[in-house]
Amino acid sequence: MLRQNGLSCQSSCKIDLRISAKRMGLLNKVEVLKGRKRGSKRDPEANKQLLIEATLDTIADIGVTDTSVSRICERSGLSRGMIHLHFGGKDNLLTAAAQHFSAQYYAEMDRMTDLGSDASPEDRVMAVIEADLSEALLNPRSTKIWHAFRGIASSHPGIARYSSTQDHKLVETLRLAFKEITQENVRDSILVDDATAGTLALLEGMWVNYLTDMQGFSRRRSVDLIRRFLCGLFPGKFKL
Amino acid sequence: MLRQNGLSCQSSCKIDLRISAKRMGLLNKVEVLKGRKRGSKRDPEANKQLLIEATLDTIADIGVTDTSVSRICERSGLSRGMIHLHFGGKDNLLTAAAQHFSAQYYAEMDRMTDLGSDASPEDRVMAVIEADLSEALLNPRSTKIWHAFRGIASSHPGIARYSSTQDHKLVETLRLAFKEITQENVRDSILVDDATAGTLALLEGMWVNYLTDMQGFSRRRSVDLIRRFLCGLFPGKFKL
DNA sequence: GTCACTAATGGACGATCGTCCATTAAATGT
DNA sequence: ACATTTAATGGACGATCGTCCATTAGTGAC
Repeated sequence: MLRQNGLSCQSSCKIDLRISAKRMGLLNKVEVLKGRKRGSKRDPEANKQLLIEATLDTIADIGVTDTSVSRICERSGLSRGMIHLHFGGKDNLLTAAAQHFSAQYYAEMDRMTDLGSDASPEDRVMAVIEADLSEALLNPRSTKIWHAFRGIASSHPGIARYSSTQDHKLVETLRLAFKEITQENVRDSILVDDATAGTLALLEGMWVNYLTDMQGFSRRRSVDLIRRFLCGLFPGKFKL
Repeated sequence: MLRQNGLSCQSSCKIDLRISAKRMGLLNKVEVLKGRKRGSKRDPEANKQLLIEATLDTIADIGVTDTSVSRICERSGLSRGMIHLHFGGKDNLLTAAAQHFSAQYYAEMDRMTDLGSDASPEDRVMAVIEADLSEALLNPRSTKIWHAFRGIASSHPGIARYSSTQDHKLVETLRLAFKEITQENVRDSILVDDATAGTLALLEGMWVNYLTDMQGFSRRRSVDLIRRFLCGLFPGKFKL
C-alpha cells in the first residue's frame, strides 16, 4: 500500500504522502491491536512486534536469502533505523522472529490439544497429530518459514535453538500418553521412546510433503497414515 | 590452503604465490582425478565440477546465506569470472549444485541397494533404510546441504526440482517391495501407498533428528525404530 | 510553556554483492 | 611458424547490503 501511494503520485508530493499514509494507516491498526490509548503515536513494543511479523511475512514471501533490512522495513512501514534501535541488528531480529514463530506454534498447539483430563491417551495423541496437521499450524506461510529457519539453523546458532521439535513439552505429552497406553507392558520402555520419536518423525515428514506439494497434500490422508502406523505399533488401539 | 598461503607471505609476493600455488596444487589434483593429458592447463569440464563442489562445500561450511560468488571462487581457487563464464550466473550454479548433489545421493543409494534379484522384499526395503541412514549418505555435510537447499527451495524454483524425495525411482522401489509383501492381500492398495509414504516420512524425520542433534543420534536405533513401525504395519514381517 | 528524555527517522558510510567485459594465456588449426 | 579459437583472468561497475548516528518529533514532568 505504501509503495502504491508513493508510485502513483508526482515526485513533488511523494514524501509527504508516504509519511502521512504510513502514519495514519499503520498506527490506527496498531492502536486497535494493542489497545493503546488514543492519539498516541509512539509504541516501541508494538513496533517490535510489527518488525517481527514483517520479518516472518517477508521470509515466507521471498525467502530468507532475499530478506534484507530494507525489505523488512519496507513491509512494516517503519524506518530503516528501527531494527538497529530495537534489536541491535538484523541477526537479533531474525532470532527474535524465530523465537516468536516457535512460541506461536506451541501456543496454538496447546490451545488445540487442551482436552479434558478424562481423555484417553489415544485421543490425546491423535489430538496432537491433528493439530500439527491442521490448517492453523500447517499452512503455506508456516511451512516456508519453518523450513527456511531450519535451512539456516546450522550456520546460525541463535536460530538453531528454535528449530527443534525435540526439546519441548510436546515430547513429554506424547511420551506420557504412550506410556499410559503400554502401562500393562512396562518392560518395554523403548517402545514408548520409539512411538514418541516415530510420531514426531512422521509429522516432520508430512510437513515436508506439504511444502513439496501443497496441491496434492491431504490432511485427512496424512492423519490416517500416521494413525495406521500407530495402530500397528499398538495393536487394538488407534482403530479408525 | 590458498588463503593460508596468501596470509603467511608478505604483500609483495602475495599475488605470485597465490597464482603459482593454485596452478600447481589444484591442477595436479584435477589431472589425477580426470585423467587429463599431462601438461594441459585447461579443462572447462573439470572446472565446472570444481565450482559445483566448492559451492556445496561452502554451503555446508558457512550456510547458503553467506555463500557468495567470491567465497565460492576463493574456495575453488578459480577466478571470479569463471562462474558467469560456465554457468551464466550464481543462480544457475546453485541449481547445478543442487542437481549434482541429488544425483550423487541417488547414485550412492543405488550402489548400496543393489541386492541380488532373489532378495526378499523385506530385505530390499531395509536396504533402502540402512543406506539412507548410513554414513555415506547421512553425514554432517549432506544434511546441512540438504536442508539448506530445502529451505530456499520455495523461493527458488530451479532448486525445488531437486528437493523432493517423492518423484524418483526410490519411491517405486519401495512401492514395489511393499506390494510384493502384501500380494496375498491385494484389496488393500492404500496400505502400500501408506507404507511407502510413511517410510519416506520417517526417513525425513531421522535426517532432521540428525541435523538437530548429531551427537545424540544413533543410526542403529533409527533403523530399528523404522523397522518396528514396519513390523507393526506388516505383522510377521520385518522381524528383528 | 518549558524542559528533559526517549522513540523514531532517514541518510551517510564502507563493505560486499553479482554481473559483465577487456585483456591475457593456452590450445588448436593451418 | 603464425593465425584462430577458446578458456581463464581479475578488475570495473552500479546496486544493495547492514550498521551507525546526527537530527527530528513526540511524551510526560514540572
